[in-house]
Amino acid sequence: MTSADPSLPIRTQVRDAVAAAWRRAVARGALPDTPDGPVPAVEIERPAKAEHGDLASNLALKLARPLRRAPLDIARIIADEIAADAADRTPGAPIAGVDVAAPGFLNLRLSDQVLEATIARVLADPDGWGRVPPVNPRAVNVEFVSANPTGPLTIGNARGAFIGDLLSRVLEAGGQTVTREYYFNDRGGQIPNLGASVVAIRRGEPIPDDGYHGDYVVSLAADLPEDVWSEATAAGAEANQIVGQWAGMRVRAGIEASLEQLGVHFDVWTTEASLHEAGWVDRAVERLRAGGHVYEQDGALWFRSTAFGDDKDRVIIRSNGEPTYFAADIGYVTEKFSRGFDHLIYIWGADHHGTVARVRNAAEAMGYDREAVQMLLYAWVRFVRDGAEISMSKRAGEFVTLDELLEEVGVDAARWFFASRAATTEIDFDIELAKKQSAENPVYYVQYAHARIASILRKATDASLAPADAVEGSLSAGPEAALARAIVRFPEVVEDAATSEETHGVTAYATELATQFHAFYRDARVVDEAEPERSRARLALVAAARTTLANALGLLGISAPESM
RNA sequence: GCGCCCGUAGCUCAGUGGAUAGAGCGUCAGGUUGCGGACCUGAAGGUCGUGGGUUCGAGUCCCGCCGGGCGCGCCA
Repeated sequence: MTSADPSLPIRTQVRDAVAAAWRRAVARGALPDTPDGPVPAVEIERPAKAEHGDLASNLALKLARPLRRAPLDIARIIADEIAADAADRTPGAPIAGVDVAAPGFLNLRLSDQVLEATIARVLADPDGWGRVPPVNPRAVNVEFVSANPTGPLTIGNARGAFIGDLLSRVLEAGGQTVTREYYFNDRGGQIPNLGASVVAIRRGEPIPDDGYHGDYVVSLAADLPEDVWSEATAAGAEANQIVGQWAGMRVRAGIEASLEQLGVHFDVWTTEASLHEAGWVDRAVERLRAGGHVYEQDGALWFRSTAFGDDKDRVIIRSNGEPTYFAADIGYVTEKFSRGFDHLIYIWGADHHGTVARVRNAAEAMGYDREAVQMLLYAWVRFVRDGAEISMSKRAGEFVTLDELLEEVGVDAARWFFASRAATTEIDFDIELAKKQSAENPVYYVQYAHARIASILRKATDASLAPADAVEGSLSAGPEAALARAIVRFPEVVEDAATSEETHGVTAYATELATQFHAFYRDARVVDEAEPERSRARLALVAAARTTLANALGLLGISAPESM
């Protein structure tokens, strides 16, 4: 007797049912209790082959060693319990049938009831479809992009921007509260450096070799307001700083506009200067000092990072009295935690991996849980045009901007590209190839399926056929079977994405769902005025497919068009 | 030199210790009296970089080697 909660993902219902069967087998003495040691978790997976059922469990294989019995024997005993449950026709029981296969797999078939109940849920609450019960509700701060305001965002910033946004969406889908945050390094020497380049152009002098050389610097010089310029010239040595401040603000506005183009919205913008002004950096340094985690040497103040496993100690106050960038990082950690976050995530390029340990070490030294400070490092993207690598240098003015990339490739295709690849894999992005193949891009395949369904539903309205509220009796066989099974899997995909903090499972799933829809479309006529009841049932299934496609694309920030 | 990441089909990439390693693109051969052909069906294509080890079972875990990327500042 198994009572399943229909609001849980089907895989979870099945897992509970298999676990219950195992417990019953133990209770009636058919299986011995597990001896001391780790108890195998009940794992439910989707078999690669359709003849292995809808879902499968390797539980018997896992139990073989601790129970010291043959996996096939264990599988048969558990299968008998599951089969008895199914034979009772317990209302809502998710499993309709079970087979045992060598070397000890339990192959499970879903019941019509669970399929019907799930499709009915999709139709009753389309917006809620795919939301999973929160596993680990937390308030999370996700900091990403955080490029210096010394030039426009380039394609080099693209991956971090998309990964940060996609990760945020996936965390939200998993029930967490996410704040998207951007950190501007507006202190240091790069702002005056940018100012120096603008000043040089304005004076008709050559730009310094280590200055910034892009066309955008020329534009900045041309747009420099007269009052800023006269203030700068009057200030003498401070001219670079004053012009740099203005240029930085100007560049920042452009960065914010580019990010809006990407569909990436930040909740909080923080500047390094504001952290210093509000005293966060000083207080953090004092906190480390009070804890005995710093020492002076060569006139500088060092954080004893080696005490937490780093390979060297790190300077936080230079011998000239200036705090380092790392000191601001430490202050920022305390400032973020003061806002009530349980968890801080940093999205960094792989070139920053050397700084991971020191920031987490400093957090631990200040009394925070280092596990609450997490860095997600993404691998570098090799941008290629016609097979030749595009080398980029913001200072030398050699780069392709993010805006140009979007103009060439399109935001949906670009989002799909990054969503379908794990963050840690090094990838090639051939811009010409992306353009050439844009018509063949899988994202359009998925969007086309959505548009096709929208067209069918319009057709149905014209024929005065409305989708049924539920689909009954036709899901175990025929063209409906594969499509229904693809639809109901969506919450599991969301759950896996939230758990793994990766999105490529979602793109793979969306592609497969689109494939199942296209196959259904081939085999089943949906709008047929001669068969109104069957039409209404098929319209309901197709509407559920459309909702699922739209929600999967929505999870990735990709549009679901009514027509293309 | 040390540390981290990566190596899977022609190309771009999935693969959470399980069954005959998958998808898209590309290539080849087919498909439309019908709701959108941006679609569908099929085929070819793999020593999972390499050599050991652990395991009932390894693309997956451990060790060595080869190849590629990145890092090793009182820069940011």
